[in-house]
Amino acid sequence: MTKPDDPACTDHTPLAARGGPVSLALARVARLHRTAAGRRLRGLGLYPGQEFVMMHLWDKGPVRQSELIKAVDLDPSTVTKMLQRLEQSGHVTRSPDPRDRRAVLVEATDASCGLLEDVAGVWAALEEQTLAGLSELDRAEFVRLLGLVEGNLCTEAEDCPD
Amino acid sequence: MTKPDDPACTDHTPLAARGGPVSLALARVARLHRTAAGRRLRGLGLYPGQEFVMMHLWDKGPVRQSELIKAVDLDPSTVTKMLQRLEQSGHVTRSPDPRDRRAVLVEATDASCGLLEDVAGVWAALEEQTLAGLSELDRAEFVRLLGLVEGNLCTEAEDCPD
DNA sequence: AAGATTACCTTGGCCGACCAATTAATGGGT
DNA sequence: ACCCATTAATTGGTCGGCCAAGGTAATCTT
Repeated sequence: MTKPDDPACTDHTPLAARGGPVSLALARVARLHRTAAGRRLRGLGLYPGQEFVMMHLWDKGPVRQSELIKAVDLDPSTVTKMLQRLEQSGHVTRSPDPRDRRAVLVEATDASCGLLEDVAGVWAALEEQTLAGLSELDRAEFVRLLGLVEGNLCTEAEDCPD
Repeated sequence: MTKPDDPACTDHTPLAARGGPVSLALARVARLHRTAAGRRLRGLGLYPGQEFVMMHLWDKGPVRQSELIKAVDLDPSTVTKMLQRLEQSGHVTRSPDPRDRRAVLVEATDASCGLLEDVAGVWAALEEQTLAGLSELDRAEFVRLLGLVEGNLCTEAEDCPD
């Protein structure tokens, strides 16, 4: 099917993805990164994705759910369900907002605050693993390029609130 | 809580993530990228993730499920369920392997082959959106850095088959 | 040849993430 | 006052992804 001497044979990129090698690499790295985060987070009783919610709550204190949704930029229904589970597992409390009976105030529990350092540790360790062997300059380049790409992926979606 | 003049105040990075700014940016970009891919793929009747399976099948023809699992590097159960849905939607056929009664042979249907070009188009468009405004040099740097990071995230998981 | 081990796949359960549709409360316009 | 658009959350459904177990079938061992 494939000739051993053809130079293209050493490239395992699928034909349909030849036009987007970077996207392919990005997708692979993304999944690896999330999986690695998940493995580390599991020891703390958190599921991947919950970290971002908790981080925001630790920083900002009690906050409207709508504010949280904007901050993490997720679908409202996603956040609702996540918060239900985080409440169940004791990481979060939810209470109705007296000033707006539609809204819900979310707050990290005192117990969960003990996790802040652990999560910070996990996050730092993940960073170290991710960037191992990269020079300071490479790291700076990487964040710069990620920033550009992020901008590109936000626009055109016709709603990227700043 | 935060002083308006503190230079750190313009940085919205959560405290717990200060030790991993790159990981944070990578996570954001990853989700945006996947969402963008999903939006484009939906027009073709594919869900994000299925593309990779189909790409491999289009390239390699009938293939053992175990081979497919290794190729896309996903959990076997994930692939099983994905294939059940892909079969249901007519993109794939599955048949028992006569040479090994445990195994299953998977093949892209003729109908699905019409999607190859569309997926390639989607993938190229996604690439263009992702990398818009980046110079040839920046793009090369980005793939290089992604490669390094991928290597870092593979190792330590103690199984990264080449 | 019988038993232990390994390989291949499936099932069930859980979670993150999306969309579509709904309920409930607020606020603006006339 | 009233109606109506907007905003806040929720529910139900579907998928991709993981883990833990389980059930066959092939293979290795003794």
